[in-house]
This record gives sequence, structure tokens and C-alpha cells, in this order.
Amino acid sequence: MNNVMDTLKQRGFIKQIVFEEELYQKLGSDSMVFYIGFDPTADSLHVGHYVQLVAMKHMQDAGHKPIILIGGGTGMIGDPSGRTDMRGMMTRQTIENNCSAFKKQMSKFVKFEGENAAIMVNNADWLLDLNYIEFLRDIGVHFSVNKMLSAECFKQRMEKGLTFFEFNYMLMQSYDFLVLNRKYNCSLQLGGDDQWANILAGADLIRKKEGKPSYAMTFALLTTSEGKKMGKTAKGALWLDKEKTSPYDFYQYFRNVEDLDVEKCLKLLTFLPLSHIEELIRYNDERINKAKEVLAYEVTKQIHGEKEAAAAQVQAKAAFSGDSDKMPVANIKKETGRRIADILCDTGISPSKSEAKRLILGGGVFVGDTQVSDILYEIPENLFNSGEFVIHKGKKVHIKVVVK
RNA sequence: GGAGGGUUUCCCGAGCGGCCAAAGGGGGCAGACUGUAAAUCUGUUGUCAGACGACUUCGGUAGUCCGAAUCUACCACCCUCCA
Repeated sequence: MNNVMDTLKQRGFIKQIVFEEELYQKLGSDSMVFYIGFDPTADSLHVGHYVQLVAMKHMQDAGHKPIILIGGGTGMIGDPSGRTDMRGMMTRQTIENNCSAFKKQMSKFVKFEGENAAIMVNNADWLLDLNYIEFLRDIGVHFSVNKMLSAECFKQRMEKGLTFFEFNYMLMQSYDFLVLNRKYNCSLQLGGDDQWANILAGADLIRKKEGKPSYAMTFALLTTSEGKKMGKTAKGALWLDKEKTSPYDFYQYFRNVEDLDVEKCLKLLTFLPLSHIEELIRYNDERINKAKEVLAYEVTKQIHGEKEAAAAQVQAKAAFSGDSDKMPVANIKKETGRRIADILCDTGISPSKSEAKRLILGGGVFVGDTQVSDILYEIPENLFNSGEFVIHKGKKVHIKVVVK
């Protein structure tokens, strides 16, 4: 069996590993049970989660058995790692809703049948009913506050303040690992590099309580070449839920990544063979656009399926080549009037009329091929009555407006 | 529990009682240059209005004043120091 650690390394996933040699041996010879945890912080997964899922799939394909842990219990607390302030506390109801949304989305990426079928667990099942005193006596004794305080993940919080409430998060996550170890013989935990301290603590706990070997490995976070988090848009995260981020927007996001990030994205987010990727990123000039198209298509395909990906690609190509037949469409009602500012709002191209006017004054709006410079501009009657026309906002937003 | 400091527009942050829709930076959007890239330069960045202008906003509430983001009182939350 091909050693998956090599694969993950070559594709740039791996950031830190505990007992690397030993783990490498095991991954190469046995089928290991491993887990990745996901806290239900929103009602949809985003690209950051997706990277973890890709890694999980590589692991599963190599014969290892994944456990997906949903943090229905840890979500009640909120991970303080790397944050400057406390997360808003979520109600139980919200958490449960988020959990089921997560489950639904994740089930697409890993297989739940066969020899090394994935399983999904929820830590609410064992965390919610813990007895405080028992827990402290059993688990709490193994944690050194001195050591915890020196952890990198609390650093930012040492300046702004950290409540005892959140300070416990690490114990919860460590306990999860222990539970999974006892129940499923899970001895490896994976996660984003921001989870390093939490994961390590868990591995230590298993060694202390069970005297058994346990391993930890973290993945590089998806960041741009400038070190900023990727997957952030003006509207928030890049969601996997197509109601929250349309396949078209999703496609466009990756179609527009910087040159310097294309390779990383192809390796981390797609399953294309490395040789193929090498081929794609060979050029440094405009030919790299081809690679971006492939990237956008492949990632969209993984998440929304081949049909949606193809559709997004067609729309994108149409929009940028001026082929109005296949452009993204916005419908408006016939009675809305023909003023350009109103139409920009009705189609969602602009969030407000003031904004629309600014855009026009700035020279960013075209109806068909004519630039609009007057805020009072009306769509010519014959065009309006013809039922459809094209509006361009800047160079990137091209919409076919259909009058109904 | 005691003493002090804070809460400003998407984010960070400056704001003398009138000239504040509120400096500056970041981010966003648009223009130029390009390759639907980056870098750079320019403009713009509360809402409504064709325009004059009107309206809403500076943690909350109630006041003082012709006039308040700026003053007062109370409330809420946060931080720092001392216990």
C-alpha cells in the first residue's frame, strides 16, 4: 500500500507531525483509525473544512479508517485557539441544526461503506453528561496549567483575556481523543495547524491514561501567498452550501486566485495527479489562466457536482466573452421602470441606489456596449420591451437581465 | 470588593459643544495598466433625492443646551491595576 504520508507531503498538506518516523511506519503497514473534529460554528461548511475533508479522503483511499467527529459538545464552549475574543455563545438548538447541516454536506466526501468505512460521531454524546467532579479527578489532574498557558494558541488571548469557560476547551478535545481511542482504537488525530496544541494535549492524555502510543498530525491552513486566510469574501466565508455561495461565485473565486496560489490550491483542493498539476502550472504568463480554469472547475465539481461545475464554467466563459445566451441571469419585473439605478438594485448588482449612482458616475456601468454616465439614464424602450439585455458592472460582473 | 480606563461608521482607529456623515489606515467597489492575476497610480466607500437638500448613525436610556459622537445621570458590556 502506498504510504499516504508521502502523498500528503507532496501535496503540501503537512505542517507538523508527532513521532514522525513511527507514524510513517504504521501508516505504511497497518490500517489506522484516525479522526478529525469539526465544530458546528455555522450552518454550513466552508473551504477551510473542505481541505480537511480532502486530506481525509486521501487517508481513506490509502486504506485508513476515518472518524468524523462533530463537535455538538465542544461547540457549546467554543475553541479559543488563535482568536482575539470569545465566540458568541450558541443555543443548543442552533448547534443541533448546524450539526445536521454538517453531516449532510460531509457525507458526500467520504464513503461510509466498505472495509474502512467512515463513521460519524458526535461528542455531545459523551460530553454533555459529564460529571464535573469526576471529570476533574479523572482528566483534569493530567493537565498542567503552566503548560497550557505557554501554548501558542492562547497567546492572543493572554492580552485580551480568556475566561475559564473557554480555557476548558482543550480538556474537552483531549477527552474526545481519549474516548475515541478507547472505543474505536483511534490513535491518530488530524486537524488544521491551529489545532496543534489541542491535538497534542489529546495525544499526551492517551499516553498517560492508557499507556498506548498515539499520534498527531496537522495540516497547513489555506492561506494566500501573503499569509492571509483564503476563502474570505466580502460576504463572509466561501461556503459549500450553494444557497450561501452560489456555484458560480464559488467557481469565480477560484478562477480569480492569484498566480502564486494556483499551485497550492490545485494540490490541496483537487485530486488531480501531481504530474498533471506540474504540467498546468508550467507557465508564468497569461497561460496560467488555463490552470485557473481547471482549478475552478475541479473544485466546484468536487463540491457541487459535475453538472453545476460545467454550468458555472459555461456561464463564466459566456460572461467574459460577451455571449449573452449563457450568461448568469437576473430577472426583473416589467413594472419596475427603466431607470438604470433601479435596475441595478433590482438585479442585485448594486445593494443600494446610492451605490448604483456612484458606480455610474465612476464609469463602471455598461448597458450592452454603451457606457452609462448619466444617473437618470433609462433603458431604451425597444431594448426594454425586447425582454432582455446585458448589464456589465466593471470587468467582472456580467449579467443578462430578463424582463418578465 | 476598591481604584482607574474604554465602548465611534465593514474592521482597526482619530475625533476641540457648532465648520462631523465624522481624520487616517485596512478591506470593498470602480477607473487606468493587464492575463477575469499581482504590483502601481486615481476615484469612491451611511440612506433617500435629478439637484438644493433631507434623513438615520458614534454601547443603551433619560437629560442639559438654540445646538451633542463630544457635557451630566443612570444602566449594560469590556479591559487594567489593587485585593
